[in-house]
Amino acid sequence: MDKFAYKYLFVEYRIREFISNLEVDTKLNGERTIAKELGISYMTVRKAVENLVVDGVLYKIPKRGTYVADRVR
Amino acid sequence: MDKFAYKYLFVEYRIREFISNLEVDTKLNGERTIAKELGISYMTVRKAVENLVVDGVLYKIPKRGTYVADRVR
Amino acid sequence: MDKFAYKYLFVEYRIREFISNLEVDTKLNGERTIAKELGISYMTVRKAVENLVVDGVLYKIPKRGTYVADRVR
Amino acid sequence: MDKFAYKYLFVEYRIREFISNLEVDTKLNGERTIAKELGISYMTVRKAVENLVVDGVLYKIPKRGTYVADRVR
DNA sequence: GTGGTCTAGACCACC
DNA sequence: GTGGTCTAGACCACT
Repeated sequence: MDKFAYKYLFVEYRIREFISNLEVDTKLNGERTIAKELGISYMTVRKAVENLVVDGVLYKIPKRGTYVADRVR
Repeated sequence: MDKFAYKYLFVEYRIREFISNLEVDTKLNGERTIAKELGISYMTVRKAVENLVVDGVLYKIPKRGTYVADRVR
Repeated sequence: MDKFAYKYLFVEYRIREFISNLEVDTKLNGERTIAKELGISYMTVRKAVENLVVDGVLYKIPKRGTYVADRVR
Repeated sequence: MDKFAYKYLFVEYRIREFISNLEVDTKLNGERTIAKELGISYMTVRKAVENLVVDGVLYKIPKRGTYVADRVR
C-alpha cells in the first residue's frame, strides 16, 4: 500500500482486483461496508468508487447500489 | 425561459416537468437530442442533467443512457 | 408556499428573506438545523442552499459553514 | 501525464501535489492561469477544480478565487 | 482579473 | 447512437 500516493488509489486497486472475478451487473456491497472491510474511511471509499464509475468499471443506480460495469478488464 | 437566471436551470426545470409523468427507470432521449429539441448547446444540457443526477432525479449508465430515478419530487 | 412549483424554491425564498437583514460574511445555521426550523427535509434545504451558492447569494467553506455573500439584494 | 486516463485527472493530481505544501486558505492562481501553465483548456481545469471542491480539497468563493481547504490529505 | 455560463464544434469507446 | 472528454474561444457580473 505504500506505493500508492493516495489511499483511494489503493482502494481503487483493491476493488478492481475484487471485481475482476465477478459477472457484469453484479451488485457490490455498500460503500460503508467496503470501508469497514478495508479498515478505511467511508469518504475514501466514496472517492475510489466515484473514480471507478468515471472509468466505466462500476456504475451506480441511486438508492439501489453500485454494480460491476462492462469495462472491467 | 426568461424567468430563469441561467439556461441550465431552465433545462433542469423542463426535464423535471417532462419526467414527472414517467415511470422510474424510463430512458430519456440522448443529451444531444435534448439539446437540439431545446435549441441549446450540448454542454449546457450535460450540466443540467448532471445536476439532476446529483439531486437523485436522474441516473446515468455510461454508454447506455439516462434514466428516471426514484427521487422524482 | 402553494405558489412554488418546488419546495426548494420556497426554501430559497425563505433564506433570501432571512439573510436580507444580515451582514455579508455572516455564518448561517447548519443545513440540518435550517431543515428542522422549516419542518422540511435536509435534502431540500441542501438543494436550495446549493442554488443560492450558484446565484452568489451564499458561499460555502467546506467543513466550516455557509456564509452570506455579497450579492444579497 | 501519459499515465492518466483523462487530462482532468492529471490536473487534479498536479493541483493536489502543488497545494500539499501550502497553508489552508491559501489562494490559488486563477483557473485561466492554471490552464495556460498546463497548456490545457480552461473548461478542463474547471472540471478538475470542481472535482477537488467536491472532495473538500479546495473551496471557491465566487468572483474572488479558489482556496486550499482543510481536507488536503 | 475572478469565477460562471455558454457555444459549436471535435474525437473517443462502447453498444 | 450513447455518454464522456476536450477545445478555444465568447460574454457576464462583480471585485
